[in-house]
Amino acid sequence: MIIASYNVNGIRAAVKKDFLNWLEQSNADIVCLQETKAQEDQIPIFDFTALGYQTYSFSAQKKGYSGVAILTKISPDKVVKGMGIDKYDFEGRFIRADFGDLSVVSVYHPSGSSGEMRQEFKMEWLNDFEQYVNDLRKTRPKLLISGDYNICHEAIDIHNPKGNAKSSGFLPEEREWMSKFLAQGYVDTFRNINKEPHHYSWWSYRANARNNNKGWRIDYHMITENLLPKLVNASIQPEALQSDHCPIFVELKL
DNA sequence: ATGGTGGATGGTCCA
Repeated sequence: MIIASYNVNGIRAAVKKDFLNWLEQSNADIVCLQETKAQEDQIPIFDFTALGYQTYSFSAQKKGYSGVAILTKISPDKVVKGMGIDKYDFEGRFIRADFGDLSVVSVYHPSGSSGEMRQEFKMEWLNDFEQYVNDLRKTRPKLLISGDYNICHEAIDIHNPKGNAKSSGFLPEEREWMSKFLAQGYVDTFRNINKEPHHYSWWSYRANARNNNKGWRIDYHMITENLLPKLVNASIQPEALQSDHCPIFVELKL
């Protein structure tokens, strides 16, 4: 089973940049999307259906903002939208689909880059998200939690660790949160497979950052450790240019 | 410290 995750920075903009061709070539069974920036009736579901994908989405209340989706060639047994917490669900950041005993989550963790209030919101979210998925594990022990975490975990995950020590996304408390999260039995699949530096999933549109590979690795396929024996591969596809993020892939032998 | 770019909206906000 191949699962992709892609923060598309606006699904309608991505479609204009050949997203459908990328999707067709991806060979993915399931695709987790973040930042669809569209209401449900603005998402080009018909085009996805033509490629064999069912679409399940959860949009923000605010038009053109945030939003997540799961595209899948496999019919899910159940889909759950949101975490059941209004202040988070209002922003359309979490959707889950169950396939047999595997649950797949598409998550868009908040950015803290637009001010102190949003950084506080992000830290609250991270702690509440952690509690939610830990509770979820009790009934759904096999989890794949894919998406934009808006955090670089280690210095190897960012092009300029010293220069970004005070930047949201690489703050000590965010990095510590991810360490604590992983220590509870979650695995960063890409880093499990690939220990090399200079692999990123997001680049600023500014200052020619992408051409210079001045990036951040902020998108992750996290699995519960009980799935580690099923992990076949994890990779990043920086060649895909539909967004300021690129897609990430994981293959599980299920 | 500042400014650099882009998506979606509606006459700016967010990232």
